[in-house]
Amino acid sequence: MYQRPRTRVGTTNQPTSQTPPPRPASADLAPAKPAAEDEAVIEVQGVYIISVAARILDIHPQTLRKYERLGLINPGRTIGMLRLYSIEDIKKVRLIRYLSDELGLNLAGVQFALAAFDNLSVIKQRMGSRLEGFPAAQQVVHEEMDLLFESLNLPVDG
Amino acid sequence: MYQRPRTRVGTTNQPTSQTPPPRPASADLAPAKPAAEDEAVIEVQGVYIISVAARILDIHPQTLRKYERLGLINPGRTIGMLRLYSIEDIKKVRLIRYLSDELGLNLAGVQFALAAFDNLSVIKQRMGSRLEGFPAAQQVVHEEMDLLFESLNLPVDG
DNA sequence: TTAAACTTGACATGAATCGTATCAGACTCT
DNA sequence: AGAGTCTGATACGATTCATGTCAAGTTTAA
Repeated sequence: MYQRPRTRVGTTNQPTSQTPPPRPASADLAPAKPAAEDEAVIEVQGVYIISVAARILDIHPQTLRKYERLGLINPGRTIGMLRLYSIEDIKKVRLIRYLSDELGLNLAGVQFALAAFDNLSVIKQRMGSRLEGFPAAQQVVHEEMDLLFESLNLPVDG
Repeated sequence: MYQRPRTRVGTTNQPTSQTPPPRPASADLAPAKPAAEDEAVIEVQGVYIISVAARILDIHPQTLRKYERLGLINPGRTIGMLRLYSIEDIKKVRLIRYLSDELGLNLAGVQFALAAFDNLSVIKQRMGSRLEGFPAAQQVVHEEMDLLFESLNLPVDG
């Protein structure tokens, strides 16, 4: 059905949805978890089972399972072990797809990049803490680290 | 002759530190530069034509040409356009092979990683400069950035 | 309970990637 | 002169990846 093209090293292309069947906009995005209605209705909104998440992301459910097997994502589970994809999970998959589709990384590269982002965030935070007494230094670090993140050309809201 | 195995995503293995010669510590990812004469005992010895470089690295000459075509390396040239691989070039290829062989990145991933390392080095240096008046802050940044590099699990003297 | 729809892991498939290999014809260097 | 290198094109075998398919188990609605 939808075989994604593998982009070459130098190529750039717009994300044209070459998928023939146009998805109905948002009517079918029913949350999978009926959840306890009596619970405080605290933002449990974004939790989807795999079929719904796959439709939202326009990728095959098997692809999501493969990502999980590789440790790229870690969706929650129902009591019955059904995968539950949160908004954060969806976002992460979108980042994975960006790295894969637009930059052409393979999954090992995606793994490497995700780990690097994580480490970068941690180190940035730790530098901030350790420079508690030096606002000027904090500012410098903040600026430069933001520059670094920008240089990675990540899509909005990785 | 030598078909390298492509490693899977999850594999881990120790980097083989086979760097023979002691080198000036500035082993960043800078492009190969003809050695300045003022340095002590200039090792101009480290300039090889492609066949020699390929033998040193134990890879096919075509692979080196392909890396160059992709912008991963940028060896010098003789007046007659023959490729000349410096020690720095050799090291860079070793890093590329590490990322490719051990971590399983494809060449797009290698490209991404090399660019990230470059940016990281630049930002680290700039933070150091901008914190000139704050030795304590410099120390913090130095430590944390080194930690970050370590977290990338690069082979010694990438 | 029953049946439809779903999820699961395992395996198969087709296109793309990568390192390597080979070729021809022109050029470089010792 | 002759060995080696250059460009470029093409091809190969192994591998990767997204997708597709299957049987068996689970969830859900009537």
